[in-house]
Order: sequence, then structure tokens, then C-alpha cells
Amino acid sequence: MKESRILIVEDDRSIMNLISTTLKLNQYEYVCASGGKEAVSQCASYAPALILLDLGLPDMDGIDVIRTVRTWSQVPIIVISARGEDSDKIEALDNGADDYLTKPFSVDEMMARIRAALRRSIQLASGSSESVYRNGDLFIDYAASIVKRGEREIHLTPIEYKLLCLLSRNTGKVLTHSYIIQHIWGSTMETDIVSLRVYMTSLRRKLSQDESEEALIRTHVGIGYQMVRAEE
Amino acid sequence: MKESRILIVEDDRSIMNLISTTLKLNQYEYVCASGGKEAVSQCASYAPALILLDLGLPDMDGIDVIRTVRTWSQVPIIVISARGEDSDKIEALDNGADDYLTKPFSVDEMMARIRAALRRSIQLASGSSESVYRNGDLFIDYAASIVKRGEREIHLTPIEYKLLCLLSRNTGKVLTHSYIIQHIWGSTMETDIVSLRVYMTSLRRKLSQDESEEALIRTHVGIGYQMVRAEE
DNA sequence: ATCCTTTTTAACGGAATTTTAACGCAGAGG
DNA sequence: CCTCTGCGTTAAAATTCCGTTAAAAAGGAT
Repeated sequence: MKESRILIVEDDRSIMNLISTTLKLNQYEYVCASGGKEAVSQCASYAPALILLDLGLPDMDGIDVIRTVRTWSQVPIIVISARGEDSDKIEALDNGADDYLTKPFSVDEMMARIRAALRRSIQLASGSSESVYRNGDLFIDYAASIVKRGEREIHLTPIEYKLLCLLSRNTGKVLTHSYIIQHIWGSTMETDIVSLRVYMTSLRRKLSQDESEEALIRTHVGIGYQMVRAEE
Repeated sequence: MKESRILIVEDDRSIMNLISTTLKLNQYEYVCASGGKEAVSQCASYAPALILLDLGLPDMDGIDVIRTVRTWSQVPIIVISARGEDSDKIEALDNGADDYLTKPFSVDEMMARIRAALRRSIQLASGSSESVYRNGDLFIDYAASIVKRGEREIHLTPIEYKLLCLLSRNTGKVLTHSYIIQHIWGSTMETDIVSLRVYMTSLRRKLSQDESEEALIRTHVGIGYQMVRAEE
């Protein structure tokens, strides 16, 4: 199972190694930054799920890194610092940090605090940003795995559902046979195009039970399929 | 300006006074509990915005307090403990605590960590933290761990109860097997899906003893399970 | 240590899903 | 006009998945 992506900001080589090794062991992805400016740009481009931030950086005050990141992102920030004074902790926390660890620290405690911070932010993501799709009277709640046409709830098998997700997330685009097969079966076995047709039939029938309901999936002969945007 | 409401759980008089005085100075509302059971019921009735929890309670393990509260509420919990071992911190954090302070602690740091925790939880204000659940004639009192169908009180084993809590808190959503296993057993061992089925059978039987009682748990083959809202 | 409750494991019938195969249809091109 | 190709549809076979039961193992309390 792949864990979340973490940005490590630390200029001390040995501590950086300690942290990155630990994260790798626990199957987290990570990237490193050794300066404040690099940290800010990495945060923007890499979009990490969490930031581990050392306050003692050469080119920029750590507090300013927090403030800069906080102008656009709510990503959890755990500060790791050699300075253990109350005033330092308070300053960091009040400027937007989520947690504060003092060096020397236990890597096990660090991991536990990372897990706690990620757990919280997952709730945020699932709670606030509703991942719902609407196209005409077709309704998909990706988080809840629920599909509706109007008020009618539609039951789909796993492959049918995957297929619908793939098409809906690419509404308007034409997806080739091989692209679809690749994303659903993982392999590129050419024989599977027959199965794909069967699933298309089944999916289309479930989506437009009635004749009145507009067909949303269009065939492109010799190429693939496309979900079209419903007319208003 | 009136600040948020905080529940303090602490059996030591002097520390309780220290904390409550500090909170009062900073214009927070607060209530106190000196035992674990009192803490759980206060949490249900008072609906605090944050909990300060001492782990060394006379009547109940502090970890169990966290677990119990977490069955229905995502309120931030900051643990305050005399025990500073890594294993204690990890256990608390992994069981749902948001932060961990070791005695003796600085009140200023405590206040900063409270502010940080409250700042975060404002973002997910939508979280309905009712301690009583109703769905048709199914009742769950999360704080008291009581389940009823109509007037009939239902006895559930710990795992069955956790399962029901997980499903009920996500009524309408389809929860995948791995998600459920993750939240109940913590691990991702694939073999456990067999146990999950057994518990489902048992839970369903206990929930609808009679044939007349509507089935509330729906199976999504190949995906997981879903608790549906009862028809009116 | 023993009993009771809870949890896990194993086995099997049946249901749901996926794959395979067969057939009809429509358009393109000779 | 015929054939060939790609598509949609249906039905049946093969496979996977699920629910249930019962028994074994583990855990707790007296």
C-alpha cells in the first residue's frame, strides 16, 4: 500500500538522512528541500500531504516559510527544531504550524505525530471537498461510490463502476480502447476488447433504462468511447 | 469576545486549578471532569470544542476514553500526561489523540497548542458530532454504547459495535472492505475479510431479528458494505 | 484451573460477476 | 450485390465472491 507524500525541509545532512530513511521504511513517498525558498516552491509543485520543517534554515526564516505556505495551503506542517524555548514553540504554532518537535527527537514519536496529522487532514479532505460529479441528471458521488440517474439509484458491478468513473472523469474526451483496457484491466491484452463491448452494453442499459433518457456514451468507430456532456 | 468551550479531564486538584485558571484568563469557557466516565458523558452532553485529557484517571484507562469518544466525535483531544515514554505517546496518538504534552508543561505552550488545534477544527465545522444516532427505528447512543431497534435493546460484541459505529457514521456511503478492516483491526491483512463476513452475518441477524424489520446494511459485491437510510 | 464469551478459522451451497461464444446488423469498398 | 470489418446484443459457461453454519482457538472473569 502506498502512503502519502511528504516534503522534508532540513539543511543538516545527517538528520535529513535519518528522516528520509525512516519515511522510506514506512513506505512514504518524499522529496527533500534544504532551503526555505526551495521548500516553498517544492510545496507548490509537489503538493505534499504533509511538511516536516526544520526552522533553522540558511536562506530564510522558518516562520516565514510557514506564513508563505499558509497564504494558499492548509497542508499540515510539523516543525522540527533544535530550539526548545516556549517562545519559539508558541511563535511557530501561532503562525500556522500544526505540531512542534524538539531535537533530539524519537523517530517513533515523529511517525506517530505524522500519522495523527495525516489522519486529521484526510477527514478534512473527505468532509469539505465533495467529490461529486454531475452531468445532466446523472450523478456520481465518487467518495461514497453511489451513482444516480435523477432519483433512481443505479447499482453497478465493480468493472462497470470503474468504467463509468474513467469516462466521467474525462467527459468530452475520446478514450481509446487500449487506454480504457489499460486503466481497467492493467494489461493490454487485445482480446479484452470483446469484454469491453459487453460492459458498454450493460453500462448503457443501466444508465438509460428508459428510452427518454439521453444517451451519454458515444461510440467512435475504430477508436474508442466518449462521455458527452448532456444538453441543458 | 467569548472563546470556545473546553472540557478538562484531570483528577489532580492543583493541576486542574492551574489549567482552569489559565483558560479563564484567556476567556475560554470550560467544564471539568475528574474521571473517565464523567468525561465521556460530559463530552456527549456539553459538546466541547476541545478536550484536555489527563491519561492517569482513577476509574478508566485514558486510552479507552479516547477510543470511546472517537466512536462518534472528531473533537480535538490534547493529552496531558506525566508519562513521557515514546510508547505512551505513540499509543495515545494512534488511538485518536491530536497532541501530547508531558508534565511538567508550560501553560503558554499549552495555550499555543490549544489555539493550533482549534484553528484546524474550525475548518471542519460541518462535522455533526451528535452522540445519538437515529435511523428509522434503529437507535445508537454512542456515549453509553447502547443499541436499540425499536424498544428492543441489542447486545453487541466489541467488534460488532465498532462495525456498526463505522457504518452508521457513514450512512449512505459505501465503505470498502479494506477501509473497514483498516479502521477496525488496524492492519491490512487480506485474510481478515473472511472474519468481516462472519461479523456482518452476526450483526445483521442481531439488527433484524424479525423478518419484518427492514434490512439496513447493503452489500456491494466486490467493493464493500453500506448502511442505508431507512424509508419513512 | 475452569467456564463463558468473543474471535478466528474452515467448509460449502448459492448468488453475483466476469468471461467466452455466437449471431445479427450496418457501413465501406470492391 | 456481395463480402469484410467493427459493433451491439444476448445467452450460457466459468469464475469469483458472499452468506451461513459449525467448530476450534483465544481471551477474560471468577
